[in-house]
Amino acid sequence: MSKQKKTTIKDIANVLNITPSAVSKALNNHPRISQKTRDAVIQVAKNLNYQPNRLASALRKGKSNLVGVIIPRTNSIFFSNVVQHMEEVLNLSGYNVIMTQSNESYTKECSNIEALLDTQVDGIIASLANETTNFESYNKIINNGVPLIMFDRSDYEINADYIGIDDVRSSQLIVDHLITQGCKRIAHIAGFSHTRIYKNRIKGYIDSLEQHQLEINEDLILESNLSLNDGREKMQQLLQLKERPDAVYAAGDYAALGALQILKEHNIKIPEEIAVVGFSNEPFTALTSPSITTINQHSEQIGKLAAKAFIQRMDKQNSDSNVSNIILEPELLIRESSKRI
Amino acid sequence: MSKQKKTTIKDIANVLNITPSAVSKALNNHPRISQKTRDAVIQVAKNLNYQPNRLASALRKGKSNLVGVIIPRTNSIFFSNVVQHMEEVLNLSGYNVIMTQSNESYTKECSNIEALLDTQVDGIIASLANETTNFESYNKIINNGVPLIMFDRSDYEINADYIGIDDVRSSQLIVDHLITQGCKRIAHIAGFSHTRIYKNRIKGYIDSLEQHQLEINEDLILESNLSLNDGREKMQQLLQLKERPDAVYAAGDYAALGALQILKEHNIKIPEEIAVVGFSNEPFTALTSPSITTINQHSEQIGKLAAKAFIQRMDKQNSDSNVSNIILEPELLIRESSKRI
DNA sequence: TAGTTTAATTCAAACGTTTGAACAATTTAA
DNA sequence: TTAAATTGTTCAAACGTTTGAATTAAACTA
Repeated sequence: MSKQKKTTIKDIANVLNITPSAVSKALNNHPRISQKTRDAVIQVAKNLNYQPNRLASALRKGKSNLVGVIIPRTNSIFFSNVVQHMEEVLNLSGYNVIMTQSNESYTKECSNIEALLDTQVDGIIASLANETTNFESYNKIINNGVPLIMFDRSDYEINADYIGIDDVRSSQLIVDHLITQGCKRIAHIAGFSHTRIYKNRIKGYIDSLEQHQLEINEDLILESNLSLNDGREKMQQLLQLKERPDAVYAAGDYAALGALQILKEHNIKIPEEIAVVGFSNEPFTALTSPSITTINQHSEQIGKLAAKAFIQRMDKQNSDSNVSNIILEPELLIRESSKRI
Repeated sequence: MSKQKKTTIKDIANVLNITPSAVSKALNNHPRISQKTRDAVIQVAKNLNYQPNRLASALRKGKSNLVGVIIPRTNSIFFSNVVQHMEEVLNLSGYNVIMTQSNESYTKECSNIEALLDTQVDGIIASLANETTNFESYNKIINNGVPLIMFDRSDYEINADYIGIDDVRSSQLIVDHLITQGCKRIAHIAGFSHTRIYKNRIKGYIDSLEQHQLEINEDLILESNLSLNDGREKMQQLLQLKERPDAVYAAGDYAALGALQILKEHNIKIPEEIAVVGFSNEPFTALTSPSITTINQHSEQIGKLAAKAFIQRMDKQNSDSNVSNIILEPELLIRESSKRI
C-alpha cells in the first residue's frame, strides 16, 4: 500500500502521447497551449491523482515558496496571534510557513536562522529574542539576498522592513492615564534597556512624567526579564522603598500579574493604594480580579502587515534598498486595576 | 549585494580540480574518499562559504527532512509546549518543522494536510481539530506512504501511532479526589462526545461515580466547546438546577475558569459550596484566586515521544504495519479550588 | 501558389545534488 | 611476475520540474 510511486508529469505525458514540457505548460496556464490539451491534461492529472513535486519545481525555479518565521515563544498570545494571521495571508499567496521558536535564546535564534537559510526559504519574518544583542546573523540573511521582515522586536542595526506599535506612545498613554487617575509616584518595571522596544517604553514613561512636571526617580525604574516571578520580586523591592509608589506600570503582562499577586498577598488595595498596568493584553489580564489594564498591540494587523510586506518584497525584487517602517497606534484597555475614578 | 549567486559543489570541484561527485562524497563522509581530499574540500567549502542546497539534495534523495505538524491552536500552553519539545528532538536528527494550525476547523485542517503533502514533508505529526469527524484526509496521508503520528486528540479510525495521556484515568483521579473531599453531586462540563478524548473523560467520570455507588445524573453532564464563555453559560445552567451540584469538573481549563467567574459573581464559596476542577494546566490556573485544580498532561514528554516515534518510523520503513500506542499517566495537581479538607 | 504569420508543440538544457558502476592506480596475495 | 584485491576517483544518469529556443503544422496574406 505504501510503496506506490508518485505520478509525475511524465506519466501524464505518456498517457496523452505528448511531452512532459507540454504537460508542465498546460498545468501552468502557459498561453501557447491549446485549450484542448490543457483540458485533457487536467483531466488525466485528476485521474492519476497527480500531485506536483514542489521540490523539483522549487529547485528549477530557485524559489521554494517557504517562508521562515522566528518568534521568541509561542506561549504568548501576542506572538501566536501574529503567526496565525501571518500564515493566513501567506497561504493565500501560495506560501507555506516554517515556524521556529528562539525561546528567547540567542544561540537558538542563530541556529534557527542557519536552518531556515539552509532550507532555502524565500524569506524570513522574525522578532528578536530577548537575549540578542548581536545582529550579525540577521544581516547575514540580508546579505544572502533573502528578504527579511522584522516585527515587534527589532533594532536600528538591522536594515530590514519593520512592523510594530509605537512603544513610546504606549507608555505615554499609560502614564497619562495613571496621572489622570491621580497617581503621582509611578513605578516602572521595565524590560531590558538593551532592547529597542523596552528602551522606547522607558523613554515614553520618562517623557510623559516630564511633561507633567513629575520627578523622575531612578529607584522607581527596575529592569526585569518580565517573567511572573521577576515581577513578584520587583514588586517586593518597590514595597520596601521608604516612599511607596502609588502605581506600577510593568512592560509585560506576566510581570504585572506577579506584581498584582504580591499586592494582594500584602492586602494592599488595587487600584486605590497602588494601581497596576501591564502590557500585551494576554488573555488572563481580563480574567484576574481585579482585571488588569493593558495595551492592545494589534497582533492580527501586525501579522497581516508583515506577511504583506514580505509579499511586496518578493514581487519587486528590483527597487529594494530603502526599507519601510510601519508603526501602529497602540490601544489602551482600561480595566479595574487602574480605574480609580 | 543581493544578487551574488550561491556557491555549489561544482565551484568547490573547480577550485580543487576534482569532480563534483568527489566533493559530494567528501562532504557526506563517503568511506572511499581520502582524508586528504576530504580535508581540502572542507577547507574550500568553508572559504567559499558553501551552503548545501537542501532542495537539490531532497529531490535527489526523495527526502526533504521536513516534518509537518498540525495543531488545533498555538494559544494553548499544552500545544505550544508539545511543539517546542517536538522541535527540539527533531532538530537533533536533522529535521525541520513546518508548523500549521487548524484553528479547530475541519476545512483548515484539510487544507493544511494538502499543503504539507504538497511540500513533500517526510512525515506528519498531528492532533485533531475539535470539528473533525471525518478522517479521510488523515488516512490519505497514510495511503500516500507518509508516516503519520497522532497525539492527544486522535480517533480509532485513524490507523497511526498515538501518544497521549490516559483520559479515562484522568477523570477517575479527579472524581476520586472530589469524592474524598466530600463532594456528592459532581457535575461535568464535558467536551464534545464525538471526540475520543472527551468521550473517555466522560467514561472515566461515570466509571468513578459508579464505583463509589453515586447516582449518575444526566442533568449534571453538559456538552460544551469548552471555551471561557461556554464555561460560563454551562455553569449558569447548573446553578439553575433544583438541586445544585457541589462540584464541577470541566474538561478544559478555560471552561473551568468561566465556571469560576460565575461562581464568584454569585458569591458562592469555592470550594466550600462548590469545588472546581479543570484540565490541562494552563498557566493561569495557578494564578487565579482560588487557584484551580487541574491535570498535567505532560506536554514535554508527549512532544518528545511523538518526535521519537516519527524518527523510528523513518528508520525502519520496512516492518511497519502495526501501530504503537503510548499512553502516559496523568498527574492531578490539587489546588485551592477543590481543597476542602 | 509561394511567402509570411501565428499557434501548438517538442527539444534540450538546466536547477544542485547523489549514487552505483566503471575505471585507473596502487597494494597485496600467491 | 601475474592475478586479485583495495583504494580513490571519475562517469553518467537520475530526481521532477521549468523554460527559452527550435520545430512543425496550420492559417492567413499578397
